[in-house]
Amino acid sequence: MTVTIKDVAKKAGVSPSTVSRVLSGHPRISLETSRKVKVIMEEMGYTPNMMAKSLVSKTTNSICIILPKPAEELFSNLFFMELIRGIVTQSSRSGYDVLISSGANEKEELEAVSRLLKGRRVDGVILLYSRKDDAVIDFLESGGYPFVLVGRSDRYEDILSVDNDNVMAAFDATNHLISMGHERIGFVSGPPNLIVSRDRLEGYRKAMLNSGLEMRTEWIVEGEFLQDSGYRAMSFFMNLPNRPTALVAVDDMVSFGVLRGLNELKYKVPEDLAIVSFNNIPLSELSSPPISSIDIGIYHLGYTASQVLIQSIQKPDNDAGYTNRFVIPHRLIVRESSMYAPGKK
Amino acid sequence: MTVTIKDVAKKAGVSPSTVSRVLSGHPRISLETSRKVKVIMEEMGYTPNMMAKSLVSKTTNSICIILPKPAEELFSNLFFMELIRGIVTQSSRSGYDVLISSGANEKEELEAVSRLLKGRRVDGVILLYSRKDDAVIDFLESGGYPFVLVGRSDRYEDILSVDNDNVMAAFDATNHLISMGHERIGFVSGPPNLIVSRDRLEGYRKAMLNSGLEMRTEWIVEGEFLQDSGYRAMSFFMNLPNRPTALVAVDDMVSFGVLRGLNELKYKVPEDLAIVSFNNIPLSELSSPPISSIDIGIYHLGYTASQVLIQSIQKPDNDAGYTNRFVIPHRLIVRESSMYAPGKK
DNA sequence: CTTTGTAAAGCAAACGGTTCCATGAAGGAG
DNA sequence: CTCCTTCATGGAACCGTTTGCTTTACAAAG
Repeated sequence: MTVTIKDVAKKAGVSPSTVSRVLSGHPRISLETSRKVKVIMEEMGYTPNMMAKSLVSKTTNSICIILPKPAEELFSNLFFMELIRGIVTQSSRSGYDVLISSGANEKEELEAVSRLLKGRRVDGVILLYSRKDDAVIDFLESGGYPFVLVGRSDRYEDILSVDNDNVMAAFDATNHLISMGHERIGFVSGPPNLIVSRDRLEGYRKAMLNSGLEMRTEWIVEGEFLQDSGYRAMSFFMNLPNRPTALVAVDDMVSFGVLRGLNELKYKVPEDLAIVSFNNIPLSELSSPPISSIDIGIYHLGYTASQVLIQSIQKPDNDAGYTNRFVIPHRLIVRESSMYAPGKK
Repeated sequence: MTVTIKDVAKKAGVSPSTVSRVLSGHPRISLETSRKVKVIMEEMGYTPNMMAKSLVSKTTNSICIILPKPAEELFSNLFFMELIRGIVTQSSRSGYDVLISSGANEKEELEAVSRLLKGRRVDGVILLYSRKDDAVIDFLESGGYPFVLVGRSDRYEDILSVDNDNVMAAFDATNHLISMGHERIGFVSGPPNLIVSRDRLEGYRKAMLNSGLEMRTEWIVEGEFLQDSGYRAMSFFMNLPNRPTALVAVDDMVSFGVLRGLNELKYKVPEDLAIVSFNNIPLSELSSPPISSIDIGIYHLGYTASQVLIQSIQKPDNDAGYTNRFVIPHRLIVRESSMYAPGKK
């Protein structure tokens, strides 16, 4: 019932090899034959069997996205979907299909990756997280499988990765506040085991240092990428004797928490506290007031990751590529939450 | 380099067929041989080649999600990601891999679907939209390919689909407001070509009728699933001589727009206008005030879609299944935005 | 007129499995 | 002791492509 290359060959009165060569644009096929075969393929509605093709070519023209386990947070969802959109768009432009996989735990994840790669179902994978230490990465490296990490890992220096310059981003965010005239600036960080938290904190430090501003330890609090963290940080800061006049938050969700808290206490933003945060999720411009945020180009991150991966699949020799770390530019979007110059005390 | 079934066979001193049988748990293999072979497979790190397997079995153990073209809206992202999570989770439990595909336009989409299905790369697809009329659905039906629609189509009666009872959901939402004592209730709908808009509007109508309440045409406005629509609807409603005291909005994003507008005009929610909307996105509980919303079980929708599809792949004969339309239950989450009983006039 | 070169196409062997059919050994029945 | 089953396994064909090696036909060269 399914029409194969042989059926086409028979009807065209040529051999299967010839049909195959027509398909792949082999040079030594006469124009006449080529045309004839193409017409017949069209007529018969021939579609190549990808499995057979893959079997002999040892190539699948598909890649796999590995999602971290529990992507249940709001931000995670927004972030991942945006990333996936970038990956899918670019992949399909390059003629690759995208699989998406996720495991309940690290062991399952490893099993899945191993099955997919060793079982030749995909040609490479995109990892969407940056744990410090990772069995999956170890497996991929030792097996010589093509993969790229979205995010960065300081343990593995030489692997392909796509990321933002988070230090610089935080530097820019902080400097923006400084340039508005703020001198007492707080920082709400994320989980300390996440590299992104660390990097952004460092950028903040650099900017403060760079401007010769005082840095108090109580102006830096740790939290998560969640509203609650912002809410708590806010109450902590506002009760400080010499409280900050501005805040850099590691994620927009944190800002929302801060905003909510300030609102309840009848404080005004940005007059009582100016805010800048990261990731520029679509909601950032919809809150009241809209939040200044660093846009990190999530879609672009995914797009590039796919590009880099597919390139590395297609010519693995090019290890000598200029660099292994691709940096996606960020940009500061200034909105109302930071548009206020405090009177110098 | 890759270890195949033949390598295992040789090392175990048996034939490839025997190894294959061990793998598939064939009954007529002695326990002794089975154990021996399994040990050797483990030793050699054997992983079956999925392509070879698929080639002969004509089955891929993977399905494909077809995303509609422009999933760029905030809500869409949250919605789709949640759906995808449900699908991926259930699929992986059933041992299926998930591909994700999307086309720039309907033609591309059809090409992709055709290539994937006819090319035997996937066993079935999940469609994430419900256009009224669709070349893709036509293709799938005429080709006899397994597929399920998330959403519903009134043109195709007999196809597998997973959806909410949106009429009932809107009925419930409206009744909730009515039971709080509201009598003048407005409705902000979505694009009229979307079935979900129509269904929800109908549910609203039913509830109003059912309670013998007046329905004015100017209390029903059309918009999109976006903040702006809510904003506009709000200004329209609030300028009406005999304005509604409550509102049912077709989507939470619309509510956010309404909220923003009311906030700017110093109206109070729910005192000046009570609101209920649909989808219960994570933000609904985070706005001020938190929005009452109908939770439609998005994750569950995806989970079920995958289940239904895989079932239909595995026993296509069971067309006589009890029903083709699976309804995911919804539930009303009452929050502050509707917790106010207006004084009857 | 034979030799050599070249373009176009065919043959057959993979790729890594699965599965139908055949085979041999062992055990039970007659 | 022979015949028939039953059980465990081996052999070989096949799934739909690709591709290296031949073959064929013809033209140009010697």
